[in-house]
Amino acid sequence: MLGVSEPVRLPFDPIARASELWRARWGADSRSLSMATATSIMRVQQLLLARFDAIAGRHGLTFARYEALVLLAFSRSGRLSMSRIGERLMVHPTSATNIVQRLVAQGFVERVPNPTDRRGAFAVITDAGREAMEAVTADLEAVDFGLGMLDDDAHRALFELLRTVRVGARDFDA
Amino acid sequence: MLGVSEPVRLPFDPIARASELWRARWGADSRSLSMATATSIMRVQQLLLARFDAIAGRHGLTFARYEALVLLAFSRSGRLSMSRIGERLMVHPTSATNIVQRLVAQGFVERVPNPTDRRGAFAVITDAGREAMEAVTADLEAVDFGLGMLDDDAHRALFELLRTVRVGARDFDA
DNA sequence: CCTATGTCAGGGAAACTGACATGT
DNA sequence: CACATGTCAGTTCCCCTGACATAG
Repeated sequence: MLGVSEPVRLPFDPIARASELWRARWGADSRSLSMATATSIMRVQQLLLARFDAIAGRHGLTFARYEALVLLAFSRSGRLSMSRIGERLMVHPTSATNIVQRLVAQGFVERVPNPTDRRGAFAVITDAGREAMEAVTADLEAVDFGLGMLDDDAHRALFELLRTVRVGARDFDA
Repeated sequence: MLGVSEPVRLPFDPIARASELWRARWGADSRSLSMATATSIMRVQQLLLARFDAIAGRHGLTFARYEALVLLAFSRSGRLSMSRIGERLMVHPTSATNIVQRLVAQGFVERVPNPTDRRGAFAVITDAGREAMEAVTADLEAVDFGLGMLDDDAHRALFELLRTVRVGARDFDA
């Protein structure tokens, strides 16, 4: 049975082929370049996420939950309000609730009331949560985040190009 | 209420900040570059997908279903076997079944038996499917696939870097 | 018989909408 | 009272696993 875990490798570059068909049909203007770039981003993310999710899964996590743990671990005092978590992960408040609930059920996060604003709650990473986060991190570093084929210059160039996209998409105040 | 449709814009670059914290904690080796690049890819994909899904939604589609329609429209004679669809979309066969079923329910695809191998079935794009696909495509082109901030050289550079990643991840036979 | 193709049933994860409780 | 914070219930979507039917 075929699964994503063992992907089929095509004997040609499907994006290059689609790009040719696209140009043949809609002309060779800059939007055919945009199509190829956008498709490439989607595809690379798909490849990376499959790999990251498999690694996180070895430690009882998904990549989404791992990201939440990293966010908490990197915050001062290891705690954040629910609204901050939703903001930073760029997800709906109910999704933040959902993710934190799962992490609480696993013992990786605890909820504590906010003493100064009793509407809100903090999520706090636990020692077990830090251990799980660091275990996943170590495994991700061991495979160089799936990006070992890029040298340092390529990394910097790619990061800058993606940063241009993020600035253009108003991901943050540049 | 906060939703992905109206994202919060942070007053700083969260990835640059995470990268600094990462370096402070785990050192400034090349893997901290990989972390920043990988995180950027995930983030940009998230930004693009949210936009693409909203556009596809205006025509009764999701981006995943739109991709399937593009695949069919670009194939010779507008039809593909289920297994080919799964391969090209890089999803599990049951996911291909699921996506095609939804498209059939919408009248955008028809299923026809394969006369030479009666185990298999073809998915064929309908006229309505082509219209929906072209409507979404026109809207995507109108916003330049969310990548209008990149000039042609930047597109080519980004495409090549992502192609390097895809080759390295054995996405296809280079 | 063995393999290939594909579906069905079922479940998990993530995301959203709408309604609502609570607190500022 | 208006507004902010967050949860709950319910839905959709996508993807997977395992079991199975059918055909080559």
